[in-house]
Amino acid sequence: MARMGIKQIAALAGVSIATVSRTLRNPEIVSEDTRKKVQKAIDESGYKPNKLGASLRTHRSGNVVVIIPDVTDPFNSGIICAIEQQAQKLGYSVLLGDTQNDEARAKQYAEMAEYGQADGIILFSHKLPFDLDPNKTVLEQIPPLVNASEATEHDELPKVLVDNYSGACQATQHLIDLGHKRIAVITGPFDTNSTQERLRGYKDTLFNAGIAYDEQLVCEGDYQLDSGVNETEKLLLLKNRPTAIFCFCDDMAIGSSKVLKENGYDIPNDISLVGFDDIRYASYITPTLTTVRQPVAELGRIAMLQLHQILNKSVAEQLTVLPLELIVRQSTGPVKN
Amino acid sequence: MARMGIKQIAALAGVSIATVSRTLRNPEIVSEDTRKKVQKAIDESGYKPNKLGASLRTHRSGNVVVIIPDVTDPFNSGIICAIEQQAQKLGYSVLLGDTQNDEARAKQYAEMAEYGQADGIILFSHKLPFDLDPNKTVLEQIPPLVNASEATEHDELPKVLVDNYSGACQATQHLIDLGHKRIAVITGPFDTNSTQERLRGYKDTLFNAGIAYDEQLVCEGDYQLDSGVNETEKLLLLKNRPTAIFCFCDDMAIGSSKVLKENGYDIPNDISLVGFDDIRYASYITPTLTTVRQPVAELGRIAMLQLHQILNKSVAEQLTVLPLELIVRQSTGPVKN
DNA sequence: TATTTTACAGAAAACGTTTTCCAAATTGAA
DNA sequence: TTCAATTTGGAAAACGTTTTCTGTAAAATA
Repeated sequence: MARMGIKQIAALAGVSIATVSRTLRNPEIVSEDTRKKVQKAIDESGYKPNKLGASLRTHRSGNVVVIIPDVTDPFNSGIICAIEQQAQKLGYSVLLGDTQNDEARAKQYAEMAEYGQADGIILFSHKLPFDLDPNKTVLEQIPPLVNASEATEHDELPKVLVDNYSGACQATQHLIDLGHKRIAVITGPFDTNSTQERLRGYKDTLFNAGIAYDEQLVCEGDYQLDSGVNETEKLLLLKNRPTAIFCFCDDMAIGSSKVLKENGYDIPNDISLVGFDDIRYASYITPTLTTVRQPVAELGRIAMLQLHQILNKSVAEQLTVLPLELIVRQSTGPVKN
Repeated sequence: MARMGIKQIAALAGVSIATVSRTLRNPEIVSEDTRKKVQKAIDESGYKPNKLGASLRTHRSGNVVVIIPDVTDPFNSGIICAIEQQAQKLGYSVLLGDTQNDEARAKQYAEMAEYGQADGIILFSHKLPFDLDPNKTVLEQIPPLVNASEATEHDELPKVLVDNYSGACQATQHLIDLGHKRIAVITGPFDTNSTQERLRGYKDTLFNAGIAYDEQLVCEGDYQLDSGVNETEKLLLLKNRPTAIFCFCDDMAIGSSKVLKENGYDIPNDISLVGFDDIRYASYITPTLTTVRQPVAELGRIAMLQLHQILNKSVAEQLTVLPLELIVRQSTGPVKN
């Protein structure tokens, strides 16, 4: 098909290019007669207006880049999916920025906004992918950005988060209620806000129940399957073993459960197990996994909405914190004496 | 930061805009002296060339849109991840087109290529998201496109596929070798090429082993978790139950295993279970899942590479078929008499 | 009928690049 | 020193839109 431009359509319809553009964007301001003429020309030629031309002129690409550590993680892919749904509703397209946990790549993707390829960024990371000049404010140095799920240290950035503290409290309290006193945790990286908050919830809840905090029971994972395996192996070596393990994500819990089962432990009779996220498989593994459900769809939806508001200069919530809910399933049970 | 254009840089460096552009794209054709001048201006101003302007001029957006049914599916997200890796290497960005199995959305995403937002398409679907004029050839009506994983009926389109037939043969033969005679399958949608090929492999293998084909044992699923649940429940109602179930994806196998366990069946002692895909969880569920491994990384990589070649008019493989490998784990065992 | 208002549509500039063409300056050979 | 050959860099067009500004014709008012 011969590449048609607005010029050709104008010629075909016998009007100016301005009129063609108006027919497309503001049909109401062009008279019905000419509108029809133009529409006919468009239909007959199969004209598709070039978005690049428009974007260049309007300074709006209509794209947002989502910077996320790993699409392969079901928690992340769930969010991406939600963002995309909402993006489509609002007329945006999603540029996928899977960083593979690599800072350099995150920077590359962040630059897309500076190069005009994207209008804004949704960032899932505790680290801002920009080289900042400490003499200037953060906001004046970066493109429109919403910080989601994992918080950076910059309070001036709009954020959509989840109540990690409360989530961890609920999970820990649930275990305490079942009589557990030696509750281990397999965390995410210590330098992430999510892990810090969850850890705080864990500690506070233990403290309130009068249970001494034991550093041996705190293992640093990295939110990936294998670290669930590795850290659980370490825990089982302890002379005084935990009676429950609280993993800061479901993937690690799945890794943990594998090790436990392989070594002959029964879940939950020998050891209780709690996850975090409630990925789709949490209710399909054996035993089904008690976990803290994250409102993935809501998180993605709101993040995109917020970015949209920022891009339109309409006031946006500066900070949204979504509640978390403990889903009790079969992997937790009363402690055995 | 004040938005800088090439014009401002040119002024700053005391050269023409052409020279700035040349310094950026073809440094070798500009003398070292001027190159330095320009580079200095660029560095000092933090100039970021606007990609839209360039794209408009060169008719290359540098984007590819990946049209895929559901990012949330781990098989899909694995491929997306692989595509993205390769895209980055080749200098492309990935526009995510999650269709949610909705044809209308697929069309919308496909149009992005026609609107100049993307240079080409990687399509994971058995249906071409275009309204075709039967009088013209397919190729002249659509943008550059690579058909991946799930084949459309259009032979003239470049494809990157997987040897579904052989995969199904291997899985079926494995069960037969274990003594199974009543082998059920839970397929994908019958109108997909992947399901047809796998079904063909299943039937042929049965036939070669002299086992009669029983239509009752063939259930149509939709490649989603729940259909694994539903179809398995139907199978268990049969008077003459299967001794093995071969699911055409791991998610359905996981659904199936849940139903089996819930109803007191031991896997593999009562019923053997085979999946397809080898998603990350296949080796973490209990019992670990025997499955047909798909070369996800390779599939994505080659698809992107092929699209790149098409975009550069260099000759590209028209059809690539990747081999499949059966991974035997604990979910399959000898038939009990 | 004369005058003001309104509705509509065209001309042209602008967005930020790349690239073609051409002129000037430099180099090298004679 | 002169002339051709070669570098080098500038002017300007082009990519495909949107939008401002302006002019004209029709409608409304007097």
